[in-house]
Amino acid sequence: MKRAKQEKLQKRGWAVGTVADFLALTPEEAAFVEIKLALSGALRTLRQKANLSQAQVAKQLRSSQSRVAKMETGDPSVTLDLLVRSLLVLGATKKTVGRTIEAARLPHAA
Amino acid sequence: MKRAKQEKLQKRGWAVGTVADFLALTPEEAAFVEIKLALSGALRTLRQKANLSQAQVAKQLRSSQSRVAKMETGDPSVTLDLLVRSLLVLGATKKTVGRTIEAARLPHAA
DNA sequence: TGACAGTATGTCGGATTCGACATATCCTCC
DNA sequence: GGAGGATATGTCGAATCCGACATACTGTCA
Repeated sequence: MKRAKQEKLQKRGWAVGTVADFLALTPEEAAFVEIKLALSGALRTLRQKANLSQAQVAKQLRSSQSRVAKMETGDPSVTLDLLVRSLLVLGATKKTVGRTIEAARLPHAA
Repeated sequence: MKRAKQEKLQKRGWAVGTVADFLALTPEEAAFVEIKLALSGALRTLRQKANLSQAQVAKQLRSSQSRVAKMETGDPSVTLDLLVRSLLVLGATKKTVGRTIEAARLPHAA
């Protein structure tokens, strides 16, 4: 979570902890969310490294800007399938996808 | 692919190569299939190590024997989401899931 | 051989996710 | 302070996937 957004949520009265904390997830659910978020982040990083807009990668993926935004923000409506397929199309390898998942950690509270 | 099944397919007139060969997949699609199959295999291995039947793990997963069978055989109707969630519930870690994906290789022809 | 446990395959209704579009929000730059 | 590009959010109909059930296949043991 970006600091700016954190502050905004705090102002609105949200306690800010980990996603797992907030939603009372089981360990497996938490791990799954961590994986999704790690892949979301990887997707954004990959796109930004290539200096592309969401609209541009949407074209490569034969999808839409809004879905790319949802992928990058970890919207619940996006699946692991979509994330992994997208990463592969954008040039990621099985190896980097695997390593991203291995290293997945939930963003921790400040 | 098990040898017995391979022979059966050959008798019926199928050429036996890699899945990617057979289906004329793009490299990304091939990588995606490799990942799925690697996870399928991991799921089966995990179950067998625990000496459980598909029906028993289905219960743990709150799913059905038929879906577990489809997961393990890489049926097109099963998603990466389901595979990963299932592995996590059965005790796999992010680390092992990641490593499984890193190491994913398509089974090669004899 | 036949019974039985385990696994695979086909199908279905309901649930979820897809791409798409509209619209809102955010950021720079003038 | 508003124009314009980029990103985020809400919603929809169509496509896909899920659990479940039925049924077929496979192997093992008596």
